[in-house]
Amino acid sequence: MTKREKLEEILGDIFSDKLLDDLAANGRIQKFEEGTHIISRGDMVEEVPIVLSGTAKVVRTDDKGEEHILFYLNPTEACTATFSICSDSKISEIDFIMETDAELLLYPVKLMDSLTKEFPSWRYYVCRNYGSRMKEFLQTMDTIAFMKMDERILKYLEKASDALQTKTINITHQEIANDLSTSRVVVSRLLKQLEKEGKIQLKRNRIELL
DNA sequence: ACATTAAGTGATT
DNA sequence: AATCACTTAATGT
Repeated sequence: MTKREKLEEILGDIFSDKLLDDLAANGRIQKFEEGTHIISRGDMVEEVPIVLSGTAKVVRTDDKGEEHILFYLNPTEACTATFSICSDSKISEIDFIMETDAELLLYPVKLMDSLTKEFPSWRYYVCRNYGSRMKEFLQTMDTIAFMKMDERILKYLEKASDALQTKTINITHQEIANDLSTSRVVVSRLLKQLEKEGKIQLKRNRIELL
């Protein structure tokens, strides 16, 4: 199978013929093994990867070397973060790692500008990628903004302790759940956690702050 | 001893 | 985080 045919098969639905010609002429297809670092943070990025088969992951590595997965990329998808590179820095902010053995289409960053100018289907593709990535980010934003129940519970307890001038609060998990408009199960779990962290002590119908 | 209610857990979405 | 389904523990009668 030629390079052009392969691209046609995978990307034919979303890219125009002329765009496929360009990608086949200027890009290269390469197989990678699971675990390969295609791009690491701080690397100069010369080529933007588009996933043709298998799965890649985009991760951010924190100061302790812990990987935080930003998102996975399936066939036909490309990393939005690398699109922004064509306009500015060229220095990668993220790590791009193969999750499975897979093939990538690597396209020179230098030529990306002309793709944007010449091919409507490429513009559409980029927008769509941005859109779907944005959706994911909004979701994670939501969970970060609204779901810090553990902190809310702790504050709730401190407030109650303050009001009653005692470290022993007589209350059921259910009542806390009602006040914070969540479920009892969640409260129980988080309280258990706080207990393990040594911040409180749990009894029946009673919680003691330490 | 038995029923009732509070709390804990695992699995799933 | 929420929900479900189920278990376990504490309490009252």
